[in-house]
Amino acid sequence: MGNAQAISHTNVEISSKVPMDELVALCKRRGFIFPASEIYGGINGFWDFGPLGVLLKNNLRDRWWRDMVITPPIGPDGEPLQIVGVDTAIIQNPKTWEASGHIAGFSDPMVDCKETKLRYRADHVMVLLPHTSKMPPAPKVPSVAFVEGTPLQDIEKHIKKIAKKLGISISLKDFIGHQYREIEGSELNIAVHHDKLPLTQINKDKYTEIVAPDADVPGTLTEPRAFNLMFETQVGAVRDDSSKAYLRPETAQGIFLNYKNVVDNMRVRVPFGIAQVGKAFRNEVTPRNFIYRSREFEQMEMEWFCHPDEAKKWFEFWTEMRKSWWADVGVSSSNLQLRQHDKDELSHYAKAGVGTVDIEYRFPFTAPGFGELEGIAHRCDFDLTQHEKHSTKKMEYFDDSVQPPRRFLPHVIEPAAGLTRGVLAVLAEAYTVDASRPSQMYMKFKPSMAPVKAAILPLINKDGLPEIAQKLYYCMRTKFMTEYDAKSNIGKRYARHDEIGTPFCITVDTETPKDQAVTIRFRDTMAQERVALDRVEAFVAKALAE
RNA sequence: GCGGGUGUAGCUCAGUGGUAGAGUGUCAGCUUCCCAAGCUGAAUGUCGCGGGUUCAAAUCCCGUCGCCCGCUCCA
Repeated sequence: MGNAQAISHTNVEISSKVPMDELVALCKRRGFIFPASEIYGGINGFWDFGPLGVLLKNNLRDRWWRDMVITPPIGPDGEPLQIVGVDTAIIQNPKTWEASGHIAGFSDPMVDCKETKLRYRADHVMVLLPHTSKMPPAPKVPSVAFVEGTPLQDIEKHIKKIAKKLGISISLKDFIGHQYREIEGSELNIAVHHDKLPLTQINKDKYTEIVAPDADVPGTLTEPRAFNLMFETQVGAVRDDSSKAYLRPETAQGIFLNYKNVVDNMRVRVPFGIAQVGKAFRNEVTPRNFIYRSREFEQMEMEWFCHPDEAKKWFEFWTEMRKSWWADVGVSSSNLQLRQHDKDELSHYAKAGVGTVDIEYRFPFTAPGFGELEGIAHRCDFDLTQHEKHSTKKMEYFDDSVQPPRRFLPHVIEPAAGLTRGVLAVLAEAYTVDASRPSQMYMKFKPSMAPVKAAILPLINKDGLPEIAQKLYYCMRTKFMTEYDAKSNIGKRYARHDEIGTPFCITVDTETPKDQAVTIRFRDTMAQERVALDRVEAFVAKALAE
């Protein structure tokens, strides 16, 4: 992530930083998000959405579904795009994950260093073997490990440190073959250097001769241990290898599995999209940062199938479209950036394509940096090719709309957004400090995203006010998520609705029986406006449409 | 997996060997009120869990578990 290049980055002053622990506390106190199974002490990496959280999440999800499937965007040629939805099983035939590459690629071997307590991904650790001419008969020269990408100067320093510690005379050139002594640039190149080996290719009984990347003495690395990031389960009552199945680590494969069904039955023509919202599961090594990295999370993914020659055009189209969508749901563009993936960072399916770009948000815990919110990847024809190979079912598309007609395997542009992360971004974005209020803060949701749109509040709980307020409530609740609240004094009720981000508090006061009007109190300004009872619904509807 | 922190009322926390506390919130009633007003009353705890020391443990010791932070990882 570090050396990647931001291709669009509006640098603004970081607005008063959202205190993450207070946001988490608010989410619990006001019923947005609870730790999962909390009465049993919780379970790391899982969260439950409370009454307000599910409203917020559904608002975001429904908006995505509407903008993708119900009214997809107008395409570059002025015609509406064609996107259909699916909702596929979380558990699929396990061959799915062999074909997708997840079984092979989703488990990373890790090694620990007993001296420094650091942990490394084994396939990222490179080992410099001593140059053979220096070896016999003595002294004993260890192998030197480093993390791939470490600058040459740092490796040199490390070797000097080891030499001092072990009391031997060695330098970098003792590890480098004759023909490569003159190195261009600052990094060793594995492709041309035979003395550098990945740790994974070195026999485990040789580990005693290796000095770990940050260690002083050899022999401190443990054996690599596999971390499988896919959750396993069994299908059927009998537990054996043949019943093993997996919880999906991404929703995308459910779409690829149904690509043929959709093409054959739904009268769609390339280019078209298939969209899906659903849960996905990854056994993360370290769930962190509230709901940002959890083990069970929700994705909103759309696979856009197009002709290979048009992949670049559509990649750019969807990148722009998706970035502006986040701004539309209230995520400030000054906290968004696009980040192009480096070549060595690309996923296995995207290596050959036009690339991958992340839409990143400045989360409170990443600030001033950014964290991924959505990824737009050119998956090429990787997935369809793989499923064609593993299932032996033809996935080719026959296009007779051009002359001469052609057969091809469509390429895929995938905008894959995190719904759970989106909720967090919307929450963080909404959290607004305001010392002048009793609540000290308020949630500045865009009205269309707010869990509760309007609160109907009789100023006092008698003198005919509740009757008028309830009548209004019964009308409003059929149109919007509305709350009726007659308890405690008006200030406390305003304060609570500031905390849950209700944009409009509608108060029935002692004047109402006389003038048939109420006051609408605006969350963001605390200003009040007198509105006739029969105009309240239209007033709120208009505000929500913006 | 390693290192650090932490665990007492819904929430924030006090309580270092001697009867389990405060503030706040919640609920009920009064007050009738436009920004957490006031008054009265009520409910809420195996002090994370298990063991040990002691006449006596929230408190000391041992173990264990959960959560948080850092590192590794993060399609």
